[in-house]
Amino acid sequence: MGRVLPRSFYARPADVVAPELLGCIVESETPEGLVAVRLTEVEAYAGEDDPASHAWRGPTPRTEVMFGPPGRLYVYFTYGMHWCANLVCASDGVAAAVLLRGGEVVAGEGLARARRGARPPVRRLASGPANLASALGLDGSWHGSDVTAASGGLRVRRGRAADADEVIAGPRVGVTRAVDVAWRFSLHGDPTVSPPRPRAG
DNA sequence: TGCATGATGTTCT
DNA sequence: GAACATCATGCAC
Repeated sequence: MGRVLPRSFYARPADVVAPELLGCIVESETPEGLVAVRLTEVEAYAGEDDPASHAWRGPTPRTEVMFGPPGRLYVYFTYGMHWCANLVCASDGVAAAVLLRGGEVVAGEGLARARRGARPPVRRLASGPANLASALGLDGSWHGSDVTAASGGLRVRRGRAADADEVIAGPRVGVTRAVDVAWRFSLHGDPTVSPPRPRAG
């Protein structure tokens, strides 16, 4: 396994950090066991300059973690039933985060499957931001967690670096503002990338 | 294969 | 009161 990504990795703009996270491993360890996901799809969100970001209108109780130091987890609850997880980026005082949109379960498949209500095929276990959070067992109690501590319950490890021509950039999914910004990054043709998925070929 | 829709609660206007 | 960084299902083709 690769080494745990240091805080300095996250202390850069979200659109720089995001593509470098592709191929990295997110690991959650709880009393239930360990689940690891290799990231195949992420999205960058900036702060007050990005109208699609939750942090656009300045800090609120919900978003203040995004304005804090990098390397922590921003978890939010949406559509009345789903949790989504972000990694906080940029320097302390500057809002930025990378939304974890999808990945491939590489360890703890049984536990990940047990956490998902439905019975999806393996490729869909962590495909989509709410599904990924669910597979890792992430919810509001993880909000603000430090992901740079090797002893913490949540870690991100450097994986095999993605080749530049494997990475696809496109518009972000599910947003109605700043749709022209190509800050969604995914691994070309990977079956775990959530729709709309670029077709291979 | 693809679109329309219901579930369900927090946040902000 | 409306919007929301979603998902699974059901039905049409």
